[in-house]
Amino acid sequence: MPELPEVESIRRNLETVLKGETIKDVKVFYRPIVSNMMDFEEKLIGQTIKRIDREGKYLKFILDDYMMISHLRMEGKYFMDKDHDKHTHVEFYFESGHKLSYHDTRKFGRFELVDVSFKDTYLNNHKKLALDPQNLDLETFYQAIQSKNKTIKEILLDQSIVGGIGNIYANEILYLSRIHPAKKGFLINYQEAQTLLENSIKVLNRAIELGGTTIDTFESLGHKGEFQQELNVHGKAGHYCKHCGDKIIKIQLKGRGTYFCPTCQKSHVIALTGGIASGKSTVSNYLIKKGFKVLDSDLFVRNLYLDKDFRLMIAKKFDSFKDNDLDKEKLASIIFNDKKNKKKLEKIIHPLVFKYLDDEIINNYEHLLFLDIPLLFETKYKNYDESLLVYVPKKIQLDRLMKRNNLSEMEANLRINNQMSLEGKKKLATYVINNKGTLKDLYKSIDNYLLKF
DNA sequence: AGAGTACCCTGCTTGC
DNA sequence: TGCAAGCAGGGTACTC
Repeated sequence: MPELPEVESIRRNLETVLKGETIKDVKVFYRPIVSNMMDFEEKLIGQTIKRIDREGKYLKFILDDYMMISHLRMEGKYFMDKDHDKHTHVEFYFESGHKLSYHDTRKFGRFELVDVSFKDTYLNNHKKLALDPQNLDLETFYQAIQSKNKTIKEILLDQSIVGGIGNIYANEILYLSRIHPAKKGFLINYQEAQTLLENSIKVLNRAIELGGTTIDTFESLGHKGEFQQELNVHGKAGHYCKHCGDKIIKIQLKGRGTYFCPTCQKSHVIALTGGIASGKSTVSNYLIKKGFKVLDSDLFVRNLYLDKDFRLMIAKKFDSFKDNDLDKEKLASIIFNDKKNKKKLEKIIHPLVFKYLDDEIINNYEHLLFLDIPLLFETKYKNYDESLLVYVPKKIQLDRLMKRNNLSEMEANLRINNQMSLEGKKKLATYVINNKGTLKDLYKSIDNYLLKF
């Protein structure tokens, strides 16, 4: 799968061999490979190759009157003076007697012919192709990253943001930059954008020096690239990270094989908690809206009770049957009036919740994973990197609860005092968001918090 | 309009 | 062993 360095190697090799050659004849054996142009062959006859340029992953054959654009996609290859075989789709015959063949096993590559006067503008205007990293200025790159609600890996692969980077180099660039591939674009700060751009240039230049990466079938006029020997993560699942010794893992990110070091390119599990009417749900909903994954422990428990076997098991343990099913009201009353029974029920439920969360965390490939656990500190769950408390002063909590649930001050106080105090939780949390202000203030605090990662 | 998805195509791998 | 199904993937074209 040729990316910028491979295409550049091909360009250099082709230019050495083809500069000054005049096309005598052209044969196209697989029509769809020439986009939308029936007189492709006849227009090319008599044209001389002045030079060969490259933009992103596109080769640009600069002729007298036309620019012939060639995109190799996955498996396009050029050969000189090679016999025709079943994967030969285009042949160019030159006045000199030499022949250039275009091979493409999967027929994904494409040719296009445009007037030579569009040579500098066509790809940008018609294919939305952005500049190569070498020519891209940091401010433009940073702004483009910031404006996207996409992962940084997708952004690096987006040819309308930066040209030439494909899957192999995206993996390598992110590894060198110590950035998790699934990190959202809007969380990338200016410093990181700079690191990414610098590493992009560094990696691509080094790969060009080595003639590209020879993986699977890449070669350029018989020359093979050497960069695969310097790959750190791509195709290295199960190998040890050269930096920290952890094992490189492979995941699928938007259908693309993604390799990274889970230690160097860190993800974070953040436990979100609060007290009654402190605003935890608002925070949780905001995070979901921003595209983050939030595991809801309460929802998991509610779903447990949808399972008949589970209900019957509980009904049996607490002798709370009604119509051959669990009597929820009776159970509630048993739990409410007897601390021992409350503990007994928790001893059943909590391990199930913990197991659910643990399993999800093990299989987590998000950059940030949030756990919504109202009783985080009470249950003493520990499998997270950081705890985030949504806090409000007691007076505001009381007011909000009375308003929200239409309660008297006494009722509201009863409910609040039934929980661990927010002051107590504040001492245990690694980060506290104070929700005493407006909704806008709250969102701002969350945005600010997220920039930490 | 922007995001999501099917599609192009063949060879290799996996599973029965 | 043999055959079918599944998968890989950059960019485009389509849908919602």
